[in-house]
Amino acid sequence: MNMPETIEKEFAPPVTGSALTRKLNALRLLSGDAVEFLESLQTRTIELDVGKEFVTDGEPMKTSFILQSGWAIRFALLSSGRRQIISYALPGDILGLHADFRRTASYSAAALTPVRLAVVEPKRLVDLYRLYPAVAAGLSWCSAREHSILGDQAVRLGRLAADQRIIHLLLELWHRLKLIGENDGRRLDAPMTQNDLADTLGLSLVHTNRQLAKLRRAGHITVERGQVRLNDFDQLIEMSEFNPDHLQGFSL
Amino acid sequence: MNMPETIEKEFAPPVTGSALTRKLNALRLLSGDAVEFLESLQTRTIELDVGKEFVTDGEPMKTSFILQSGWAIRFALLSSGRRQIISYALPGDILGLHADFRRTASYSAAALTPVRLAVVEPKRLVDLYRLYPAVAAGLSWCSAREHSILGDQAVRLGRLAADQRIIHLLLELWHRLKLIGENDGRRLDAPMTQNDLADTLGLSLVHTNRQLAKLRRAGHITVERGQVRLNDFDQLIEMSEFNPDHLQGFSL
DNA sequence: CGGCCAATTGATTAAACTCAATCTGCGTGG
DNA sequence: CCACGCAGATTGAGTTTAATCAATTGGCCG
Repeated sequence: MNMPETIEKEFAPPVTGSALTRKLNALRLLSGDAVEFLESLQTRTIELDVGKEFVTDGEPMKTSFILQSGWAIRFALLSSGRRQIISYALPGDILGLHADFRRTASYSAAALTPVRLAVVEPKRLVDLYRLYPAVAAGLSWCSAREHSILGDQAVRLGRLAADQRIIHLLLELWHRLKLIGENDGRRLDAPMTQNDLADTLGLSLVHTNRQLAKLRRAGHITVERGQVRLNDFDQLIEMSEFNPDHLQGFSL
Repeated sequence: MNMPETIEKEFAPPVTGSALTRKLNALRLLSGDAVEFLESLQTRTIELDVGKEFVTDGEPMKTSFILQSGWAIRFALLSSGRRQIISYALPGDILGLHADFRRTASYSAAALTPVRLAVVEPKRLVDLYRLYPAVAAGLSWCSAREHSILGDQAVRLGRLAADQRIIHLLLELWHRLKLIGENDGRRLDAPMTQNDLADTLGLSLVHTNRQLAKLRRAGHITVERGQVRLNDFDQLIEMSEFNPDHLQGFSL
């Protein structure tokens, strides 16, 4: 039932540079030059308070963003007033990688916690593709990974029960945070409210609350001050049908 | 209640070349050279019968595929035996655009109808990015579009009622088929079974059947020999909260 | 004529939603 | 220091949507 506490040491990534650099470094393919260019891309930054919307569905998207710290959400608002959170953006994630090829945004994005964003000219990302093939490979990998995260979100919403959805999402976040060195053993930050969680998992607030309570009572998770502790990894992975491979797997 | 029958003529794309060429041509950014290279990529083709799986979750993905004709599905199988169809691939769609950067596939793919697939070395796609910036832009646009399709799928599954999900999906498919010149006025091919539809929309087969019957009785859609006719576009768009902009919007 | 796959229908159960309070922790102004 | 207000969490009760179980029907092909 207990996992060794050393699990987080196996792949511990380096702790220098921006979150994006840390993430790509974890793939072990960045040259010194590339790191330098990657950092130089991120000189213009802005800070946003909780709740601030920085991408709006239907509006032109003039720049791309690299999330340096804090969490953001990508979401859609329906005319009925309902909201669907499509995915979470964590430090090191890029929003609008292909911004310059779209006329308007197809989703909205907002700060879930206070965030620091690097504001990037989409043109410079194209340069990056041309100048640093290794980094281009890294960005392609990010793209493929995001694709796979969205696929998993569809599975959660379409074919998992409420309690499975919660666990499955927590496991995804744990693995993603681990890659950037922001998890803490079997504990992870969970800055979203239960309302956010409900809007992510396609559930009502009340039902989310009850299923969370059930998971806590069953000892599967422990919730404490904005953090969640995953108490029995293997069992949680099995019961939620989570597949860690979807978030890993980089080759050359 | 009736729409003008001329709706499909407004953006009618050219009808020459492979489906992918037709799709990118609709964006009006391909040079003659680029078209030639794009076609030369697609010389090695294979044909698959209905049901044949050509990508398997967890297996290495050695090549990319360009769908030339027929429909395919990307899906996940759960250990409980349930299936979630993540998205449909239509002619001109690329599967595994970033295949060479992932260790293994994060989904399975299979032929929904008989299909013809071009088998492409991922390396050649990278060449394409380097040699033909205009095509690279086209592929980036495809990538962004697919991202937006997956976002819409999350909205469908998470926050729409069963009847809305059905309509929303049909509208998506109609718009996507239109871009490659494979729709027919307000009618579209719908080669999937009700079981496939259920697995796409996160519903049970029985419930899908009943909601379809309801939509037919209400006169919203007409189903005839593998085709669906959308009887009142504007009303369908409104009732399903569908946003056509998510599938359009290309800017240089 | 079977056999099979897909579609349909009936009956019952279960998961999840809605409505409506209430509770709790926390920060702020008096 | 305390009352107040507020956001987030929790609980109760009743309702609805959708799932499950179980046949049955319709069309097509060998």
